[in-house]
Amino acid sequence: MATYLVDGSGYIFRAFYAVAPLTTKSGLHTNALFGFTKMLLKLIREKKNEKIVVVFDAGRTTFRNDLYDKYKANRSEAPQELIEQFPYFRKIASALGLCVLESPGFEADDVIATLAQKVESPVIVSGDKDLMQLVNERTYIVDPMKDKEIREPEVIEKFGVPPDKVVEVLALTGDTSDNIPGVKGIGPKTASDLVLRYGGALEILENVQRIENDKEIRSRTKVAENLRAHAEDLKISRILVEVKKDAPVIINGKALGELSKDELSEAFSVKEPGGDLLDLAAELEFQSLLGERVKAAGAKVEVKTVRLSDFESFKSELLGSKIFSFDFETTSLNTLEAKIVGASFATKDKTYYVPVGHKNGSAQIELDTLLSFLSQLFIDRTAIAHNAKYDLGILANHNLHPKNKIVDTMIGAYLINPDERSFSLDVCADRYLGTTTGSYEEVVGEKADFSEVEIEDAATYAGTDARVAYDLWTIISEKIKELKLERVFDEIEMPLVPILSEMERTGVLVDIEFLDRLNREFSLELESIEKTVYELAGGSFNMNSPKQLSKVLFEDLGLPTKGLKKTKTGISTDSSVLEILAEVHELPASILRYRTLYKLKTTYLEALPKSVSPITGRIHTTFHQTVTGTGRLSSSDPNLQNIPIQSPEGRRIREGFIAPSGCVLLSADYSQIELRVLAHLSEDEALIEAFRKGEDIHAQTAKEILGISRTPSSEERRLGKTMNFGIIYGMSAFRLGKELGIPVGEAQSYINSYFDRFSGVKKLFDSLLEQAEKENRVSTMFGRIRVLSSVEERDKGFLQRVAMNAPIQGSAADLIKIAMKKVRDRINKDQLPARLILQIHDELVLEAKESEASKVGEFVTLEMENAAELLVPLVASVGIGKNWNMAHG
DNA sequence: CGTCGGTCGTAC
DNA sequence: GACGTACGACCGACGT
Repeated sequence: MATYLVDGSGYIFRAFYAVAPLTTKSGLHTNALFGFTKMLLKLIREKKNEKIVVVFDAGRTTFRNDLYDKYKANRSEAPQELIEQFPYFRKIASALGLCVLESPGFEADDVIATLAQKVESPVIVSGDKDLMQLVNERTYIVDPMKDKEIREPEVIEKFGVPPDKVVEVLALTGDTSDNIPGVKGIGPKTASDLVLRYGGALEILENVQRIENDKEIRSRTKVAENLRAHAEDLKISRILVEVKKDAPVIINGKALGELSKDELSEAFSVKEPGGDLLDLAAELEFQSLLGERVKAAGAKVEVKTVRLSDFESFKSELLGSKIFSFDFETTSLNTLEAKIVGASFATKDKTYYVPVGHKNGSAQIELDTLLSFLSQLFIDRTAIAHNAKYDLGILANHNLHPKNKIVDTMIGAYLINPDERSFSLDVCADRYLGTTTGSYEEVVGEKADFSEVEIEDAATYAGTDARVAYDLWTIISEKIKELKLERVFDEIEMPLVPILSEMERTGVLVDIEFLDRLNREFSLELESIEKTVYELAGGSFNMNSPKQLSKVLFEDLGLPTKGLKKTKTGISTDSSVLEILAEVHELPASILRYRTLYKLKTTYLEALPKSVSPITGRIHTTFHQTVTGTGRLSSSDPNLQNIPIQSPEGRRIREGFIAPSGCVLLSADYSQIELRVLAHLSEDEALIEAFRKGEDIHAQTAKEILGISRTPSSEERRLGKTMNFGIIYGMSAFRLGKELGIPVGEAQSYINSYFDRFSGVKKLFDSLLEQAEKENRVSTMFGRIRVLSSVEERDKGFLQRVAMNAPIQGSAADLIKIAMKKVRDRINKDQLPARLILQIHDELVLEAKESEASKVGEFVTLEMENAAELLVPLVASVGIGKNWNMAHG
């Protein structure tokens, strides 16, 4: 039975700097408390049957200050944001049911050292290197934040000496953060060499003469001189760095020495959390973090492994439940290749695992038996899944296409706060339940895939996942209601899941030979540019390295650097800079051309053929529904949402995306969807009128801000277009000026006149900023939210731009998602020979039978335009062609 | 040899 | 610094 001695004071500071600022509604900072609490919860979860003590420093001054008045004298006062959190750390630790100790006049380290002498198997929980002096055969250190164990070998690696000599090294090197002087000029390397050859600090001082002549010691004369000069410093340092192993510790009113073994064991055991925990949780607004600690007690999931003899009772339990969760274990993350190994299910109070494809296991259920049961089960019930798109793909492999209600906890968690970094099941379990799932790595380990896992191990692992998904739904469904996310969850996101599953499954056809030809063509030109560039530069260098390029441009060629854009590491070499330099030298112009072709070659021409599935001969991207802060989809492996279109060379890549014979590609895109959303949200009269009349919106904007009634020139229209983009993204006058090549003052006056002429837009932005301030969130037309405190801590301006942009971009994302559902429903209802294959934010790409293409095009346009009723018309236009380039416009 | 931040470029 | 949302290629520093 191990006793965990937690260095509470150490974690206070680490948590403060590791966790982003966080406050309660009343303004109390809680970030360090949050990190500290999470750390303790994790420890309790993993070690609740062991002993745990949390140790704190007691006050600012200790016996060390009496010995040496400069001890820690250079420490600056803790920031106010942290000081106000101090009173809560002890409270939290005891409310969680842990023993809390401190000793006046001594540091936490001393108390830990003292306890380590008393308890049976001490484990020190700390990130502090000073405590490494305590490591021995029975004592080691763990760092729960890094999940690292420190025993003798790790100490030797760190200090170059065994644990019992660590104090000597610390004394020699000193510690600037604690203001321990050490010996000037002696660093860790010299210190460990000296200690290994001469022993402790005192022996070293006695042997200065020998050290001076010791050829094995580097800079030996200097070292000896320093040792003589700082002998007193070394002696005092030696005392300061050594932890006290006899600090007075009082536990439950008794001195440590007076407690019996049983009393000690009882004092350090983890207690059930008290009622004060809930009060603290409420005060600190840690409900979701702490409230579950009570429930989580003794949470090992009981999983029933279903065998033939149990199958009927399992069936009736599931069929008798209106709501259940499910999860498939398979042989591959690649949906198309995956084979079912087992399926887990959870109802309100039962958890099952049905093994079907384990390599070494007898008495499994036949796959067909499971499948026919599933076709019975997926009717008229609510099925909970975490990442349902994957499980739907698995079902589709067996021609099962559930029509019942499916709720996805991953998507629920995303809607609650789309800016969270992860929505994986284990992270959600931790976030909402304060529990963990099993680790896939631990279960599968070195095995080739899940089919080689033993059935009993699989049952626990898979069952826990289903259990967690079920329990998550109880919390997440509540939060969805609280935050009024029902509409976006039920009507937008959940209906999209099977659609995306199908789009991924369908994939898109590419003409590999065409892409290869293009690749060879580009490669030839790239080689010739390379030659030219090397000649111009007077030698070869890596053109793909901004660093090397910068040297060539500004050092070797000596091109002017005045007024050029800078990066953190020097002068930028991006295209805006190269374009300026191209005026005075040929080389930058060649680099621009090289960059364009190289990008196309490596990112598309070479990557896309590698993504073709050997099974289907098509490319199956993955669409992510829980990645963006605004509600847009994203696409990866490969990303098919950034296939080039602007440059002529780029458009040739789109020619490689084709339809099979008898089919065509059909591309339908929204016209100005974000500006139309802006018109709708702002109710701006001028904007609404422009769209109702079907005006050229960029030209119209130009006319308004320039105060002209004639048709604007193309230059003037460009101003309008830049302005419109800027409005959506919250552009500054600086950037607008740069973009248009005009002074900042002039740019600002355009912005002023924009808000003057489109005063509704101004009002909208003002009210969004006010909402951001007051409610800490903004929302879209359909109620999707973005929580602004979660937006990565940057300047206030950034936050404001997010507040203005998210509702616009997010509403547009909502609209096209609604359109996708309408299109899919229509295809289904009318049995049309067409399939959705891609979505690129304002564009849908379908593959359709050639003979029906124009009919399909008409209804796709119609469904997109009728996605929702706005104050302005939604307009979509469609193109049809044998490849994506021809289809697009 | 892998990881990760920096830079750059593609899309909407 | 200076325009929102993504993904990904390459470089180069760093740690193993």
